[in-house]
Amino acid sequence: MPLALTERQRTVLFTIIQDYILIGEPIGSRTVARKSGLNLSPATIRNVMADLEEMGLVAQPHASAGRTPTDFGYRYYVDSLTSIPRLQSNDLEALTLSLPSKVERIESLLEQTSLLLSQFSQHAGLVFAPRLPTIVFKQINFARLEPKKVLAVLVSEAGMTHTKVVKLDEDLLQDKLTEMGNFLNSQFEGLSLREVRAKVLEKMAEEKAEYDALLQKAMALYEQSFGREMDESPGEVIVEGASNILNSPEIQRDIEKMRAIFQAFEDKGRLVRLLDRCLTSDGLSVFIGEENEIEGLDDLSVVSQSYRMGEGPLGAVGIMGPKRMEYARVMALVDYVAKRLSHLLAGEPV
Amino acid sequence: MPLALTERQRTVLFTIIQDYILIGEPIGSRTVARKSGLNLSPATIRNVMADLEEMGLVAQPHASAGRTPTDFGYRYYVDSLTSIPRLQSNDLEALTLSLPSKVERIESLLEQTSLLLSQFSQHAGLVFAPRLPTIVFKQINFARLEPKKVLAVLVSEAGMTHTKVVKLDEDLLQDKLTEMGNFLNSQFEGLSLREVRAKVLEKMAEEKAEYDALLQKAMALYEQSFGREMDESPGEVIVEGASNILNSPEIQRDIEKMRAIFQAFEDKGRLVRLLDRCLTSDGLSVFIGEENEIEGLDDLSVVSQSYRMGEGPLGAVGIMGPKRMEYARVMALVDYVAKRLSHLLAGEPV
DNA sequence: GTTTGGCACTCTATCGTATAGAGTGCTAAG
DNA sequence: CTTAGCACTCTATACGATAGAGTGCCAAAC
Repeated sequence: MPLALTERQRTVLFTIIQDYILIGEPIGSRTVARKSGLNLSPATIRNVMADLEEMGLVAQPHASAGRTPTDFGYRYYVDSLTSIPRLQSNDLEALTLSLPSKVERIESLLEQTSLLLSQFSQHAGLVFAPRLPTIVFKQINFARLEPKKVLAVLVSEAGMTHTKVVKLDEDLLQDKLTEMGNFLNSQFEGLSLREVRAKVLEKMAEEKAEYDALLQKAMALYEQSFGREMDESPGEVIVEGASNILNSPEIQRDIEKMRAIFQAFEDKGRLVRLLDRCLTSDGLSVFIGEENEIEGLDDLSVVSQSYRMGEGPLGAVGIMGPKRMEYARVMALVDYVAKRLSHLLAGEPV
Repeated sequence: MPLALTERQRTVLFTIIQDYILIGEPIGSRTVARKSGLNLSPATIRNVMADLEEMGLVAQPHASAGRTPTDFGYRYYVDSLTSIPRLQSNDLEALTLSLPSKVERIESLLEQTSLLLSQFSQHAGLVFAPRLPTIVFKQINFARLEPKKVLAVLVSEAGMTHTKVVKLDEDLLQDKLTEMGNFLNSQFEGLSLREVRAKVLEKMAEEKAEYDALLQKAMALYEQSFGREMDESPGEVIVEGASNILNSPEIQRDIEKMRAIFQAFEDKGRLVRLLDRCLTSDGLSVFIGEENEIEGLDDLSVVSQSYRMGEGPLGAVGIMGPKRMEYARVMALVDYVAKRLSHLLAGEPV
């Protein structure tokens, strides 16, 4: 059931949240009375605050302190932002100036994006690079390095390259390798690697006799270079500005938490699990505190949006910071950057 | 002049350093008297300690505390380790088990190495990847992606690949590109990229008439793909286990320092300057505190050793941690891992 | 001359106490 | 329903006292 608050309760809650985000210290009834715009005395506000506390939207760190928002309170607040906020015009202007307007190397584009997110938000910037299975096949080339040793180079539609050195049982000359590459290119162009692999496995399973031996070998070579890897590849995460986390006073207080957070940042596995959560919930997603369900990151919030090229989402960009963050601004920023990145990847001018 | 200490002074200094490394708190005369093995009373030790302090080898945090080593004290200690220490046999055993015995992808080998260094030392592991100019040319290939768009793939002797998408003024067909690649391969194999580039610039400057137009173009294409980049490429640093820094109590105390350190870790530029210092001083190098001359890292020590393939050093591996680290053990570890990495890269069995 | 016991001194860390301040909940009156 | 008033609670801060660690120095002992 969607929690129903009276107008007054909403106003008080939002005043607490906004002020807490600004100040970083528990907000008392006096302050709310002054800033809420409701013309009410602190005593009345106190009654409302007691109600909000009972509903689990705010809490007091100790008996005689003001209120701080709970995860649930933030959640209500974020859900109330009906549409994705727009960027402030000064932010927009500064962003436009810093964003690259064309793609040089896609790897460095993603890095720059992460850095940009971190600089504009003063939190940690996240970019999840495209995962292998979602990449769209453009071209593959094989080059003979040494007898029985081949370099495979895969280029994706987005312009990322993946290389792998493969050892073979037999020695194949460059001519043969080129032929194999051409064949694979003709078969696979425009398919996602997931589709490519399905096709490869299917064809390899078919009667061997039906196929030219060389083409069978081409399939096998592909499988050896990138097919198998697809299952294992963990996906890459680019984190920039992690040290911004240290700016947050509520985290500074607890060294154990700090260590847990930095350890989580170093653990690619955990970050990739986070990506999964970002991708499954399509659109702009916000995970507040424990909602992200990643061990060690339960004091942080994550705002993320997927970027795409053509149909499916490729990866995601995001910001990770203390729960006490300016959600509206951060959400606007992440959304804008994701859209911009999608456009850049599609080669559209911006 | 090499500072001359009496036998007794050395013993007292080393006792202080070793105990401080162990305990992490200032060491008093009583403790030294007990642990030094010198059969002297605390009062005598105090006189020695006063001398050591005057020489700048130890200091007291405040008037009535024990002594802690200064940077200079650590320096004397490290310089006194006449030869590079050997690994303890239990460390050696555990290391041998964790080290990969063959090279799959060189990029992941370097990552694993950094992780290993961090895990065994409980500090941050550093690996500086080979810098472009030192890499040895093995093979280059060009693949036509689209009209006027070419993918260049460079493979180094060590098995690293570098790719770059290049836009051309004219459209070159694959046959031409292959020919150009073959030509470059015949010219450059076995040279370092620095040498390659010198040769390219030289040939390009020569009378154009002398050369086949296609070969001129090949040179130009190389220059466009990797030549120019060589000047700009900052060099890559792989840091693992940075969060271990948080274990150190002397750093936990000062949040400002912590932030400075993590910011330094995120700044590739600063880390690369560190690499330069590691490479210029050949052999195993130790930078204690401010010696590393990197802003923000003046409370940390760095131990590093270069790894090589063939003649020149390619890059370096290292460990970064609080000045209060077990230098002997860390030095042994870094040295061993660097040698092992060199062997692996050379393809020698281990 | 070197070593040592003794002693006064200094500085830190810790504890308990007192106090000011912020904020609450409750009650009774408006 | 709102509000003023008040008693209460909890924190943060300052202060003083105290215990403990360690020093430096001096004079006696070796």
